Amino acid sequence: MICDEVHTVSVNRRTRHGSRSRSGSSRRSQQERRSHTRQALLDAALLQIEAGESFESLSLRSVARAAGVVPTAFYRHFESMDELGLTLVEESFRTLRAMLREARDGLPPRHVIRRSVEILVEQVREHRPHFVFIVRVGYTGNTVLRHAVRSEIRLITSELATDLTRFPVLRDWTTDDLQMLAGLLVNTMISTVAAMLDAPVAAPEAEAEIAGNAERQLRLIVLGAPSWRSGPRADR
Amino acid sequence: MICDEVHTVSVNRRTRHGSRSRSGSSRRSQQERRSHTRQALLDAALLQIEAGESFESLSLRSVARAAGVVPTAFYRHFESMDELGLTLVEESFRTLRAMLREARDGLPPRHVIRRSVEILVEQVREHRPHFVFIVRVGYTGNTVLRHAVRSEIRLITSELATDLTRFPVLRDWTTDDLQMLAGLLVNTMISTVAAMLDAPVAAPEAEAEIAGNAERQLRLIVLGAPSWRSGPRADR
DNA sequence: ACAGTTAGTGGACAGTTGTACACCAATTAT
DNA sequence: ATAATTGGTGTACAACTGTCCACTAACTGT
Repeated sequence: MICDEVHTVSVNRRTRHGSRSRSGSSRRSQQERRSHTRQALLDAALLQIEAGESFESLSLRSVARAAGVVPTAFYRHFESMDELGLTLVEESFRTLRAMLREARDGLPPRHVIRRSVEILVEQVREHRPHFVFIVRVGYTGNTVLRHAVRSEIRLITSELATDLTRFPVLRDWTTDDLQMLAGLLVNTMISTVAAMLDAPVAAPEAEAEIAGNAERQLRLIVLGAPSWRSGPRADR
Repeated sequence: MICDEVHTVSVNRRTRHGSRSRSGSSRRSQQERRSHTRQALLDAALLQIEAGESFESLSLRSVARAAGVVPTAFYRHFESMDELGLTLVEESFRTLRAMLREARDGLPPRHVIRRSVEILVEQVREHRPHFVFIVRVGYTGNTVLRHAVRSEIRLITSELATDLTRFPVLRDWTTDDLQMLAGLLVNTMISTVAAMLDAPVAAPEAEAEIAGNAERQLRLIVLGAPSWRSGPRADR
């Protein structure tokens, strides 16, 4: 392979070799420039993952290349690929949390489930790369990244658990049972996301079916709530 | 690195350079020899994955090395790593199906849920590498392998769905609803497996907690079944 | 205006990878 | 007994990898 710099996410050339003093993209402060290529690196990695790579098959070189930057420049921003990965975890969960906040605030008294699924579908469509990343990395071989994702998810689950107490039926559940329920709901959501990501992009009917399925699953789960007796004293 | 052939899963040397005609491991038919190294390759790959690699970070060379065989010998058994991967998918699901058969036959009239979870835990402990492989590959970047795993799971889900009709409560559910329920159960099981694999090996209390959690989740799900009305006519 | 810092370049190196090729010993078939 | 097949070996090569090093243009604080 001779041609370098294919699939460039963002070129970052400045005035090179010549005299052209202040034309083109050179009108940036140093900070701007820095954060710009940093983001280009992150985006390049995310893009490659969305395109079917898994995190460990990503190479520092290919990421740098796709970001339009020389390999060694990578180190100006991240100490290693792992560090970039962790940053990506943060970034991805930032958008996920934004989604959850939206879902929580747009509390329609009844159709909670239907609306939640709708929001999920919409967000997955909008931030596909981030979701691909989370799902992929959550089961990856890289222990550091996997645990980072898992613990973020555990956190979200806990938040959901405390949030569930708003519902009258769950008013006097033990925190343990609430955690259990929240875990079940979150797992179902994650499976739904995985299914969506596996379906061909922009296939409305497949997407609708997955969403419908998710909705029914969630409905079935909450349907059991009223008749729930906690485990130990389950015999009566 | 000078030393080759570290972490050898299975050495396969025959009489080399010298005259020692028929001693040691050379008393094998050609077929035996073949299937032997073939399995060594499979085991080597599986071992590396369990040790924290993901499938795409596996190299043909390292697998061959760990199997105690020269790289080019790999091609005598598999055309590519993908083919080896597919074989591994088959192998893994063969043990999984064996487990399901066991679970189905050991039908204790009541404690179905408790017993199912017990079997799952036990099998995961016994065939850890296979489960690691399935979970890992089910979300990997490699499209071929991922889809292979997903479709196997879809198959299992369908089988479970038809099997669920044994239960009186589900007698007259639509097949669609049964699929939905089966999917929910399977997803919960998979999440449980993933959680177990993430917990430190042989940590009895963590394992027990995960198992207990799974049991309660499954119980909650089936608890909703009696009051289920299918979606479209849900208003009454 | 100038010195320092910063974000980038380019070349080099040793290690690893997939694969092509020629070869060979032992098993198997004739 | 001899020929063919098979399952393995070893060498070789080009491509790619992470990282080290010296270098430099331009932005920045003084």
